[in-house]
Amino acid sequence: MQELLDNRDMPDSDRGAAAAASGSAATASTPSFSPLYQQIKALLVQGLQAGEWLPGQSIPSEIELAARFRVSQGTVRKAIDEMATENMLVRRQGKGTFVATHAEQSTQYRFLRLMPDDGSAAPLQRHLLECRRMRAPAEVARLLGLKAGEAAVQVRRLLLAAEGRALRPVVLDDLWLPGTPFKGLTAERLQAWRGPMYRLFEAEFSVHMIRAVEKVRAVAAPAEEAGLLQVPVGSPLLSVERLSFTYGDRPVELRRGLYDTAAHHYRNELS
Amino acid sequence: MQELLDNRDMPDSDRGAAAAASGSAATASTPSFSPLYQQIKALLVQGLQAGEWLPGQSIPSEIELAARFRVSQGTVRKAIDEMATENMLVRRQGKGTFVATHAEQSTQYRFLRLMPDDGSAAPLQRHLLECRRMRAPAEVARLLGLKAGEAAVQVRRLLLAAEGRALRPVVLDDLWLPGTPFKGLTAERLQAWRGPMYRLFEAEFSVHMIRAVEKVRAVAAPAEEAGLLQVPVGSPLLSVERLSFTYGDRPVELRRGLYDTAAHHYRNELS
DNA sequence: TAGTGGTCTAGACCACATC
DNA sequence: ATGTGGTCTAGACCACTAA
Repeated sequence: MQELLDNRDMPDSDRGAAAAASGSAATASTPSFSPLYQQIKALLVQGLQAGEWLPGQSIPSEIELAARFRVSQGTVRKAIDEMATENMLVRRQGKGTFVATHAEQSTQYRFLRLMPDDGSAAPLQRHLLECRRMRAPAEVARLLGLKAGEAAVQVRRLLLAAEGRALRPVVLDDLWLPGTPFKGLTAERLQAWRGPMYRLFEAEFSVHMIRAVEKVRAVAAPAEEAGLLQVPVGSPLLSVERLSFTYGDRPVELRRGLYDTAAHHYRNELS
Repeated sequence: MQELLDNRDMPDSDRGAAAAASGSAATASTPSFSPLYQQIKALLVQGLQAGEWLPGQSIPSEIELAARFRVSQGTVRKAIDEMATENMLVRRQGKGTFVATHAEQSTQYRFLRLMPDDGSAAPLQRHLLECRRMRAPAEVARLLGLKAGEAAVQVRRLLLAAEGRALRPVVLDDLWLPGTPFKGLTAERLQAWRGPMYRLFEAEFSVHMIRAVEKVRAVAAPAEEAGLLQVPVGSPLLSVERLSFTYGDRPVELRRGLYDTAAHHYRNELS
């Protein structure tokens, strides 16, 4: 365990030996104030990052964590609360607090905002087109924080919706993943996997996506992509460029999707 | 002030006379448990809805609210916390808690997700094309919860970005507003207004948007719209259909935007 | 019955803004 | 100096789950 900074004048203190490190008597120049619960949160994030608790598993109870960190339960609570609202942890009353995973039905489509125009919830079929290791193109390397020419894995796949008894392609996804963490990712592995792709990344490669940023535009379908999506060349398609991040805000996936929005739409909640 | 439900066995109770209304001894069949802080929150929302505190103004201090509702400060705190994360209130340490408004620079573009591809933050110019009262079309009436044929206000406008020393149209917005709350909305009023449109709605019509849902698609530019946006007919455009809500989750605006995403993109954060 | 998270309280003290 | 929100504590009790 690590020392916690104590920002107080320590009337009762025996909380570690970090007394003079920060707070009103701090020697540092500028911010130098971090609430205890933020420090606890940082430690918990470190634990997640280090794999101390794996997705789906429960973390120690609030009381146990409070004892471990020598703080009150309420302080641990506030740290966990924030992590829960950020979807890193999931609280379950009576059972415990669990590391979030992409396995659950509820979070199945947390990152896929495409919805059928009618409310139908039919899941999309996957069809893998390609999976190969390559040197990351300059732009990809830049966005993923790789050195020029470093290894990357490229994946291309289709998502298809049931239409009557036929299947219509709706999404064409191109993914780039950093080669190092995704060493053993092969077409076979992807092909065999049943379940969300991000769940595979968690289970097999210890990469947990917790956040992403998307840039959405309207584009005209290029010839090759139009063919794959079975739409006329030049049709309007939604281009969705996604950069996904793991715990340390490290980018670990670049994805470019082309969505056919004839019978689907990209749904977004503003607040 | 209103009575609060007490879900406890009331060891100390003199908190109103609502003792038997709910809780473990409830006669109601199903949910029948609502934490105190949720009740407080509901009361505060009612206050906002009733205009007891106007956007930009401060609400009473936590201590004062705690006294008024006869609960502890911590309980009020939790209610306010939730409303703050939902962007209904804004907390300012040392100053107070304020009703959120669309006036502030920070929330200027809370609902407009369109960003220039380069980071430039040049604000968009507005150009009003139309503002007229009419009978709401069936589809509009349905979405806004109006009776068939009820009055509505339609607004059409362009947003233009500076490009060199020229202006390029980037957004074509079509809005429908319910006629009743927006009684006095005219082209002149809109024309004269400096500032965000939602700020006008707050200030002049007491309509505060707090939430919205958007459906985004790629479409081919129709002739008329292509002309207004100065793009070739059939160009891919982003179609953004937005339904905005006020306090009681009442829909009060339907907006259909066409975005030219040649030099801009729709930005979205996933978590 | 025991253990977990969820609610609520009361009180102390800190950080920030204002007078 | 005062008042506001922000942090932290300690303890009681409630709601839910599982053995």
